[in-house]
Amino acid sequence: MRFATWNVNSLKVRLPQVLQWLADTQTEVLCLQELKIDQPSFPLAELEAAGYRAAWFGQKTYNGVAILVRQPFSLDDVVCGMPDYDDEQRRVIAATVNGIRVICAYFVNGEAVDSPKYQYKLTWLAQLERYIASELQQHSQLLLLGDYNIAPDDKDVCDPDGWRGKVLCSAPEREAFQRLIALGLSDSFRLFNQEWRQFTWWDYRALMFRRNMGMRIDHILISDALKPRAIACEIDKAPRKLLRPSDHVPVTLTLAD
DNA sequence: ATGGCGTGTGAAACACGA
Repeated sequence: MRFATWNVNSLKVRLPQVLQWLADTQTEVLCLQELKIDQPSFPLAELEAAGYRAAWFGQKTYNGVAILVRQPFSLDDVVCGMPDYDDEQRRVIAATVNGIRVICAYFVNGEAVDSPKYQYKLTWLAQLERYIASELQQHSQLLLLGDYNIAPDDKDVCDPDGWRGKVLCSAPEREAFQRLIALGLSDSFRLFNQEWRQFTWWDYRALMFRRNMGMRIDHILISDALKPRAIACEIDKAPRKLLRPSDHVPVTLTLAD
């Protein structure tokens, strides 16, 4: 069973690519971020026609997240946002799929370490840590998938010295990532691949994709109880080569049945 | 040093991303 995450940077623009990718890969669970559409505009009919069910938490212009599941799988106990954290920005959605708690998150970008948005990012990360700790108490089998906007290690950055201390790489962000790990989670990609420069995002500008100047900021964390079932975790760079691509590509985790 | 591209809003120029 495969679980994937993809920041699509506008579901309206990227829907044909999402449908094609699902048809090609037959992925069972796909978490999407940056829908950039309000709740009523979600393309449910098109996704249902492709054989998928969906739960989504939309927001006009910014943010917005969704979980798609291939039938006959279904979404149970859907929760939008983080309980006990009142946030206007719609960045989190959770559901139980085939006994696994799936949490889809679009982490705050933060803009720059001296920006008020960075302070919001640190607050949001603390709230997420509290939320995930609570979810783990109820669901030992858990996945946290999404656009983390954190490059956890120098290995995950095209120019580690140039980025040192900057947003996405700063010590407080990396410490927040490690606090999630300390809850009893593993970076599933690093269970299988120790290489440098394995990126999931490349800036649209300056031919960054062609030069492989990117960052690994999209992740799938897997709980200790689920880890023995992990078979593979792979980055699919193919959609970045299409016309009008998202700047992020999908990451897929395969679990044994 | 700055912005370089792409998307949304709304109908030009700006906000935002990372």
